[in-house]
Amino acid sequence: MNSLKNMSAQPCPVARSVDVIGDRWSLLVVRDAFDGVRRFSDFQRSLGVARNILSDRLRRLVDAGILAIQPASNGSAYQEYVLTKQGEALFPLVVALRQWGERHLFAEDELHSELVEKRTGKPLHFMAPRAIDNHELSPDETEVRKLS
Amino acid sequence: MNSLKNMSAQPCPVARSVDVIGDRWSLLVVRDAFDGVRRFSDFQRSLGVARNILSDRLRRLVDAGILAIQPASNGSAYQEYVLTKQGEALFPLVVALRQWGERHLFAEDELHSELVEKRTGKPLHFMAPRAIDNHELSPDETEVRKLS
DNA sequence: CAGTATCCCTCAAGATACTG
DNA sequence: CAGTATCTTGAGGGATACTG
Repeated sequence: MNSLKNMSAQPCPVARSVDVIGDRWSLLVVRDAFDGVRRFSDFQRSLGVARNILSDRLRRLVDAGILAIQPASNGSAYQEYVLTKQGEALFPLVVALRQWGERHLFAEDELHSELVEKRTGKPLHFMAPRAIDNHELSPDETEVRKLS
Repeated sequence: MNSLKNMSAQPCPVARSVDVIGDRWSLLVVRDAFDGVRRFSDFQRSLGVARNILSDRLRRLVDAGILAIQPASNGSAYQEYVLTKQGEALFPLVVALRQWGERHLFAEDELHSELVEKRTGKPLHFMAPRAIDNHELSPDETEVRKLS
């Protein structure tokens, strides 16, 4: 049923977490949610994922208590997906993924977030991921990259 | 080639990290590596994964610079897989996975690691994952669970 | 717009047999 | 023991058409 093998019987908390959010899309949905994305088509456009897959992932994340469905804030008839408390608790995980990726998978663009941290004076943990990504650094500090 | 879509062209560091270690087994291999597992058959027994899959994952983790192959330390003719610096940098990620899983996926067994932390006086980040898991608490504090 | 329903295809993953 | 080779299967995922 899940994208991953059912490990809910497994006692290791790491395995259980991987079981819930360790697939190709779930964590990216969560990342987008931290960036303020709330609507189906916005997730879809941001991720480029097939609609049926997105539908499935959103439903699972709701079932897992990570996202919740709300009536739309702007008055439209449609619903929105927002992070629950439990979903927000994934923030350190997303930060850890981001930092590792930045440090080890970007040869030339290392230390971007550290530079952001230094310039803004804010610890990274208090910044939204996209706020970090989109923070512009002057070209002589590092290339400003365009993000998905 | 990877279990995940090739996102190495993607600029988001989270997506790239997910691309490298966001599959069903890689992170669990890394978790075991933090626990001191080094040999093929030990990974295999610990994870219950098929041999060909394990072989593939180990190769990918080596290719990604997360694991390195060493001659066996005990004099046997076989090699061992050990974490590189880059692999060790995944520790915060594993900790984040563990903590989230503990807090949100174990209804009755919450706060185990917090109790360990309190009793040992050591911050969790300085303890090996398995050391946390296996730390025994007296039954009146919490059930000691057996881990995979 | 926000999904659902179908179809199809690839690939991850398991099982098993085999090899140095 | 530490893998590799081969086969099969089932799930993940994409494309597209359809619906309220």
